[in-house]
Amino acid sequence: MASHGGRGRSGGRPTLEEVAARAGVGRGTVSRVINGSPRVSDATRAAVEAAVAELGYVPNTAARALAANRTDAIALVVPEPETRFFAEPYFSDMLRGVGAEISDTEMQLLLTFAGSDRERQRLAQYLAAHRVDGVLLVSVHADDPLPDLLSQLEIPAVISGPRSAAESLTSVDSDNYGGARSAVEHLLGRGRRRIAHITGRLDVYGAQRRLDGYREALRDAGHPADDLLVEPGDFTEEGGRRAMTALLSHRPDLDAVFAGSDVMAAGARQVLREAGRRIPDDVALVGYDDSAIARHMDPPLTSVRQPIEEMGRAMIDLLLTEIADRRPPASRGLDRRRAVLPTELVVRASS
Amino acid sequence: MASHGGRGRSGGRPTLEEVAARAGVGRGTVSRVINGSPRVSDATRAAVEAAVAELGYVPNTAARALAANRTDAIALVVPEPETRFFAEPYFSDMLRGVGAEISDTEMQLLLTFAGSDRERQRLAQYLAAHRVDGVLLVSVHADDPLPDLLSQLEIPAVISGPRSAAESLTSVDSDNYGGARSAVEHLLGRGRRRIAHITGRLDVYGAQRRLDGYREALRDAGHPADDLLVEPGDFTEEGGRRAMTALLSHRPDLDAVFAGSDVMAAGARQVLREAGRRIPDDVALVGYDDSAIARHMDPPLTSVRQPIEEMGRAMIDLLLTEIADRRPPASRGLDRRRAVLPTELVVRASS
DNA sequence: AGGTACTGTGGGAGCGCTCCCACAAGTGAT
DNA sequence: ATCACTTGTGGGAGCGCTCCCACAGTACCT
Repeated sequence: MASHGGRGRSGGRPTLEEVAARAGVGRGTVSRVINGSPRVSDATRAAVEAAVAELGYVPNTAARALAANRTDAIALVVPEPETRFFAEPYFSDMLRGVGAEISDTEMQLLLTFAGSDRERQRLAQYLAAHRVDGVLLVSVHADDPLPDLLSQLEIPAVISGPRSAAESLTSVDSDNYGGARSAVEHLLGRGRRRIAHITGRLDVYGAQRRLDGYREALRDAGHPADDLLVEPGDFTEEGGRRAMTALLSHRPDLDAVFAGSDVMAAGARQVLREAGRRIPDDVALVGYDDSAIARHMDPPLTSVRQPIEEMGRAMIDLLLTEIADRRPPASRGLDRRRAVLPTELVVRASS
Repeated sequence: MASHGGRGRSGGRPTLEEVAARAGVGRGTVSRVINGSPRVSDATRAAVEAAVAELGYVPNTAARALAANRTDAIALVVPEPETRFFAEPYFSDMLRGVGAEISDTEMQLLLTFAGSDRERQRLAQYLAAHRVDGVLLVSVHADDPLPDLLSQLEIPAVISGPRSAAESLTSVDSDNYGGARSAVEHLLGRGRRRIAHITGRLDVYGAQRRLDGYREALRDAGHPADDLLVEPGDFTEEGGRRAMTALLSHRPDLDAVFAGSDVMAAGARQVLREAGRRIPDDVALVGYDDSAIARHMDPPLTSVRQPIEEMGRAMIDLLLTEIADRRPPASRGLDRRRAVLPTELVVRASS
């Protein structure tokens, strides 16, 4: 059949209207079929689906976005420089979980870095243009203005890590406090008494909570607080080395180290080994994250496993819900959801 | 409730029309100012810009995409599983270059994985929907159908790595052949005579070209071909270990190894050390990529530096050009561009 | 019989922009 | 004076979709 309807643009992509003509129905009906509305008879649905297949029809996203005022896209915002994104398994695990969960949907995922001021500028512009239906915010720092911006623009968002009082965003977190406690209790159970802690960056909520768990586990076991046993790190291997060096000079008699991340534990391990301490004989070592590093370390590292992929999945679920029942602003902020997922201590040879 | 559609003029985002009214001009004029057309008088431009600022106007991307039939977005397609993306510095460097170059434009970058069949399925759907103006394809395998799909859909695309005869896509590459030659010539110049090569996956064009460079450098220096000195790797550390083990058993008298990537060189180093070979005294080692691994290895690794960031930049430049002068299909395939960027040998203690 | 409810369907009215044509006003050559 | 350009501008006509109202048809009440 040469030209059906005499349209000159035979090479272009088929439109809804062309599908409708082909199936012998109206535009609205095709739209209903495409969007899975139940209010279509089986016969009609079949006819439309046949026409769609024959024509190779693919909906025009831009037209849909314009008419329906939604984009079917969500952004995964990483408020870190790209370097850290690649260096830390946390992000890749998270991305994997998010990717897996979102691939069941029609939603598109955008990966966005907001490490530099310039990138943040761009992001703000981007959000203001409402180019996404929702935002996933991972690894937020204490003073970050992003959560506020998001609720101001009334963009549905889910944040990873504990939600602070100021933020009215839905959040997903793992039990940092409990994870740290279980690590320390494990070390105590192994007979360790002078347990040091290398913290993460304390402007990251999770790192603070791990410190709390560490402190309270010791306190509950009747150990006095000893700040010489706590040394701040910054989640990097180099930071782990520095902190371990400091700890050894302050408390040469320590018999265990609980590091706030596997990467820092790796740094600590180097320093311990150079100082001639055997692991776990002289010093027991426990990390956090249960990343690939932990499994491949020599000796294999005991570590607190965070269900990061599951967190990613949970974030998507919550976000999609929030986007779906987008309510009028009046009812906002009343029933924010929050999910806290349990951690698990994976015991290996280092402790 | 209200009969006239609850969506009033009041609270929503300002539109072009509102800006026009405010500035006392027509819709078309505002559009011209927004899009930087020169055909606007200075006075009018200033008035419009003031109105834009006062109203906080941000163009609606969906409307623009629909009307102009472009999306202002390009996809960076990584035809690998996410795992490899994170494991290999190549990708992060590339992403950095691409990100840097694109941030000067209004374009948006989408990161897309196409490692699994499912992901490829999604990507094909995605491309068919023309949701991007162009595609950057990095690390393409020999049998990959993606390039064909792209030219079939007439989507502007730039590929990293040499373009094969079948592909009619613009490409950006580094001089793999020359890089390999310079590595081998360097080793020859240091007096090495039995130089082994651990290849990358040979279905990756670049790996094949490096092998060619290795072979021809030896041949030109009057060395007979010796296939026992060539062992296939797969770009992984484990693959490097395996290949090195095989090489040592085939040619225990080798005095140099040129590895097709730093990661494989790291694997080779382990095996050499375990076999009691000193580097560089007994065996000289040269890698490829000049990644962080090379600098931090013990001893620091001589490596061929690829200008990966520059390649990323060049890819964006070429792609934007191609998108800009999108020609009628008739003239396609005639003047495909191609850029080949030079490599540089970074000599360190391992050779 | 008329009433009330639902189900399925068609198509008008936009969504906010770009494209392009019309046209006024100015400039210069004939 | 006319003609032919140029420059700057306004606004109509869509882009391809979703939303929603109208309405025919059927089913089940009173």
